[in-house]
Amino acid sequence: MPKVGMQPIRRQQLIKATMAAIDEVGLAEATVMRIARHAGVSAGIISHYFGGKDGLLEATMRQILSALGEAVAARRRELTTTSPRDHIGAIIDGNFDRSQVTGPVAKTWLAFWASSMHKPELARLQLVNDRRLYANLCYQFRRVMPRDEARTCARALAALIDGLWLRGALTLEGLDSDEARRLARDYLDRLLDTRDTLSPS
Amino acid sequence: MPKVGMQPIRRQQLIKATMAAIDEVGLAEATVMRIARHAGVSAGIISHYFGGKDGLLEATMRQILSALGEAVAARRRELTTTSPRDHIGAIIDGNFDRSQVTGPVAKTWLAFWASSMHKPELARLQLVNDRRLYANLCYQFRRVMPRDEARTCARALAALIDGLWLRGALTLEGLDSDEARRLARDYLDRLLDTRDTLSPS
DNA sequence: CTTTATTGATTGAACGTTCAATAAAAAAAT
DNA sequence: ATTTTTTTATTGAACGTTCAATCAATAAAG
Repeated sequence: MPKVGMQPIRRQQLIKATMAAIDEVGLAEATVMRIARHAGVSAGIISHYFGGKDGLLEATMRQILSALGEAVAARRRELTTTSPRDHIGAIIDGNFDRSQVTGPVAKTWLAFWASSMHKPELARLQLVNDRRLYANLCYQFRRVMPRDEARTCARALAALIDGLWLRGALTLEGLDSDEARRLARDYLDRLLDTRDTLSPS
Repeated sequence: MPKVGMQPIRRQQLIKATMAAIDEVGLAEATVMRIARHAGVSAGIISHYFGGKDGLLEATMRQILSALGEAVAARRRELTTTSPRDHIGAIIDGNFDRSQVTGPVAKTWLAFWASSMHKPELARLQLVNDRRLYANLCYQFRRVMPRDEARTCARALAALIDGLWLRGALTLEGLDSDEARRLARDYLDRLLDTRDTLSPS
């Protein structure tokens, strides 16, 4: 089997196997042997291509987050308007993109999120992603309301999106992405109604 | 030291130490030795009082969830009205009760939530708690809107509450429970405005 | 013949649990 | 009031298991 140019193939194979293993038994019991078995290779190969288990986990999280960012960016590129409502809607849709909310990805995402509380490297990746979402939302809200109110709306909508993800990852049936999108967009509509309830105290 | 009646004291001591350890290094590295050291006792005592590490973790989660339920129940008992808005408001306030959102408790809660994806016993506890919150919200919404719409509102508000918890557990400063309450109550106000956007498709 | 890819047995560290030993308190006996 | 016995609480070393990482050996491709 040994051919040249295996590196990108094996890396992708192992990242996919990592998500499958975490989906199956959770991060705590996703051992290198189990991951390697999922990929049909030996355990030693993980250290060879990722320097160790931590390297593989970090690469997996990085892939999930970058795919998430790309899903959002793609939807926004397709927009023809500059309306804040449409842009925020695209951000919502991107966050509930089909490829992001399937069982393995969602469960791995939640596992990493919990793990990032105590692993600095994962926390860094998570923070970058979080800041991007918040900044995007904030910028769009800012166009139709005062600064402080925009910030509050951005935090609220981001929390709802995360909450829907969280619940989707836990329920056995997985996330109903259509309903999640509907709920988030309805919340957006209500936030854009000028009612000024959320003006800062 | 050996006195009679140590059981309830040690159990409480060890549960508190468990949260402290998880807050400090995360669930993955909260070993029995570290937990025991936090409580100032030896490692063997954990198996003696809880049958093993799993028993201690389960007891810890059970305590967090029952305290959460009691915080909600207490707020509702204090109500003088039967207005749905007030009752749901009390549910929100109870969920962001001071004693629930302090660092150690919130981090432990999130760690268990993630862990419950693959530990049936923890999943059972989490499901009971989740069902209670959902049923309570649903019942109150039901009094002012049609059934399907009430269910949708209950899911949405529950997701926002969870999302605020999730973000609170991650941010270094911990959860700003006042702002969380404000956001959730504002969302409630908007949901109770009859706009019918959320009628089922 | 050299390079690249891969294996799998081995190693050492870390973990949860067990259990014989110990010590203090409570109860019983003197 | 003492002393002895029983009960309860606790320790910490030992044990077996599991894991990630290593590395010499192997095999195919260039």
